[in-house]
Amino acid sequence: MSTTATRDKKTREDKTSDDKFNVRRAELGEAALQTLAELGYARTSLREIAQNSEFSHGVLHYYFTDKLDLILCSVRQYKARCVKRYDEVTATSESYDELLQGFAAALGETLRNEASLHRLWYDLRAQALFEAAFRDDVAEIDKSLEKMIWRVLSRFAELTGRPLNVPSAVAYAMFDGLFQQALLKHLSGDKKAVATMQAHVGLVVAQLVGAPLPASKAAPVAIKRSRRTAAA
Amino acid sequence: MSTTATRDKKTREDKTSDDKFNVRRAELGEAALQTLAELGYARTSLREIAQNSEFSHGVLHYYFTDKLDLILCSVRQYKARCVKRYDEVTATSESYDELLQGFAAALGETLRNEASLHRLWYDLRAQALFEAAFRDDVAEIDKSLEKMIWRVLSRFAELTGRPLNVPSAVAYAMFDGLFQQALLKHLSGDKKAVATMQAHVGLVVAQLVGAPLPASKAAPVAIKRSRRTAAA
DNA sequence: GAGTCGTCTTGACGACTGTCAAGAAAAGTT
DNA sequence: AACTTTTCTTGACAGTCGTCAAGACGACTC
Repeated sequence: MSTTATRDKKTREDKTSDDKFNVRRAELGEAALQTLAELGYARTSLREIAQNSEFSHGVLHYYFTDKLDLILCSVRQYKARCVKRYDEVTATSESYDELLQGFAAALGETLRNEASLHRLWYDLRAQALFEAAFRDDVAEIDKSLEKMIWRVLSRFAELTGRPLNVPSAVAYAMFDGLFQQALLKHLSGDKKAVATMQAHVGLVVAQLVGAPLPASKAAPVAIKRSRRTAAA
Repeated sequence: MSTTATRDKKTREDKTSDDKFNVRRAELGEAALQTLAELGYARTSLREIAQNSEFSHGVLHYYFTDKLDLILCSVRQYKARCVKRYDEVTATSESYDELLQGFAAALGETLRNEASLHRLWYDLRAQALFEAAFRDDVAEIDKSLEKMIWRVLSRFAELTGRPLNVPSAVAYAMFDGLFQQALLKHLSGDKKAVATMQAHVGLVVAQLVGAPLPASKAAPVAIKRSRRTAAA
């Protein structure tokens, strides 16, 4: 039982053939991702997914064995897309304040521009609490997010010269909790949700690696919206 | 449109009548709660709920206008039950270590004994990201959980004499993130999930109110299972 | 004992679900 | 050109869903 549907026979050149096949798989996975982000897991049907693509509903069973197969495929595409953005901020920042600026701004843009994509993440993680089939993929995504947070915090620690005094899992849980809280508020129409989250992130970072300088301990840094990604 | 189904007419004595009616509503709400905790929101149907009660599926439309009405009713019953337990620990503890013991033990028992009830909470909160109808109730539960955490932390601060240096929302997000993380691990079969969470909770408490004494700063306290509630 | 009211069951409805099979259409091969 | 393979559409299937209406049942009142 391969993960591809009825594709055990040929595999002709293993290149163009598999490529074409997998390209379309990814295309349909993308349509599934969009539908899931829009409606949530509970309300997403195969016909709805097909309508968000340029094909009819029957083709889904040509490229996927199952509804589960399709959804897992789209979840893996989510993973590939959701982790990236933060490392360049980590690499280019040369001071505590600059890194905090960049980190908080990136989180803010994510919240603003990709809210419906990330509510899907929390939905799927909740599904994993019930359906064992989701757990491996969810755990994998969780792990890579945890590592990303850890890289950012390590850079903070490097810049302050002070050690990190909590394990990686704890640090991730903190920011995850903050983001989740802000996402709900943001989707509920709270216009201060982003700013509040950014202030909270600043507090937690200070809590974890110590404040940058004794002088500005309790003074939160105001976060400006990134010039590049400021949205309409 | 009252929240009760076809019950605008009589209200005879407003006591025995409404009581009988609401008692049965609560009874069916309880069946819904059990079903939701077992299957999750996406897989819960009215017929399944009725099968977890002693009635047939048709009666649900006598006591509830809607599926939504029923589910919101059961969510409110969840709220009433989920918040209580921690305040007595807060009241009776007379030292930092004792409070940490009690708090962590209570969290551990909750994770062990009510895992499937609390995964429902995270499922519903995820639903609120999509469905506006859930948001008010979810926000209310969130708020009362936040207050509970705050009461516990205030007691910690009182016992150490040091101030709390994060707002209530941040503190709640931290513990919420830790519990959610532990719940997923626990349900995935990780037997160390409870102990790990308890250690993490100790770290975060120390982080938020300072360690109890300079001597035992980095030494985590081992959490014993509570004598009363240790389960079979 | 006839009638009324609150409660509950039964069975149905239209709509929707995941799945699959038959075959049309397109692409590729010889 | 004819033939094969891959790709996609159409339409159906068995099942489930939320909802509702008709009526059964018991309790209570006059």
